[in-house]
Amino acid sequence: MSAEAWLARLKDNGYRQTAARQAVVETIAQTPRALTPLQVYHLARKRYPALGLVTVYRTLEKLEELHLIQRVHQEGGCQAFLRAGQGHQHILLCERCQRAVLFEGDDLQALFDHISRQTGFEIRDHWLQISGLCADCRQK
Amino acid sequence: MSAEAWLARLKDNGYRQTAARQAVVETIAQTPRALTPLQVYHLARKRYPALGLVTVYRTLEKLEELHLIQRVHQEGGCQAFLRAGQGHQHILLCERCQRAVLFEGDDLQALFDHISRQTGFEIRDHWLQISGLCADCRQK
DNA sequence: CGTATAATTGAAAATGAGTTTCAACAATAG
DNA sequence: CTATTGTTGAAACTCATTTTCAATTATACG
Repeated sequence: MSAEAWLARLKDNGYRQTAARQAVVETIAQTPRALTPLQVYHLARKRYPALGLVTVYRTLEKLEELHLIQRVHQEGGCQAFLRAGQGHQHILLCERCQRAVLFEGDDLQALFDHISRQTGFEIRDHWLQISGLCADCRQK
Repeated sequence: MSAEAWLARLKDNGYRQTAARQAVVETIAQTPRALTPLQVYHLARKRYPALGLVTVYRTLEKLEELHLIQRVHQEGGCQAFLRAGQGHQHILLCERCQRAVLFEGDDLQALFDHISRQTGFEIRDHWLQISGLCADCRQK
């Protein structure tokens, strides 16, 4: 999904289109890595130097609310964000360069059925994140 | 594993056995829910009222280092801890009562092989967490 | 176009979880 | 019993995130 589409989604939900917001949205939409709010701030300021960090936080909040971005969980913390995929996708993250790849993973249903039978749980949600080295980083 | 065994593990690693530490360890070892540092603090103070919050953080750090506890990632944040299981286990969490169940889940190898072939990634680690309603909470 | 309005902005102040510092204390080995 | 060294809690500190606020600006409507 493009930055324009994201801005349109924001507009559809009653949010206004501003230069500050546009800089943040374009930054995240065009970066294939998980970014912390501070990283978004620094990158987006190249597009719109007057941008304030507070606006980054507020825009991230709205984008997460509209499911356009998702939170990435890592050892050090869970404050990195990544553009979200369509439907239910899982995250594959490169430990070195932070590049993220989304993939479908519906092969889990059998496992869930098994767990559900064994534990009596009604499974409602799941979160799978895989990390390793991407093809590029493996060669170095 | 019991609280005594945890204390023994701490001792084996050169850490001393103190009343403060004992209160923290017993609290976590006996609670089947994921607890935040502050929750551990309040619960453990019932056993040892002079306990300071700082000691909770320091003890959690050591327990995590010895792999006796693990971090639980949740919507709101990732600062809850839970006793760790043997080997590689996954977490099943009840959304309502926060009860956690650990289960083996080695059925993922086929999925990983598939992903690895498709993306060129060398998979090194993964993290699966499932949430839903436990048998008790389903009936209410 | 103006103009009214309500959302948005960035700076500064406030918050709050987590960490560091430090002097007093206490577990352990000998 | 004593020396050593790890541990303690309080207070000070750090730093990411949130709140407050007055000024600005996007948008709808005349």
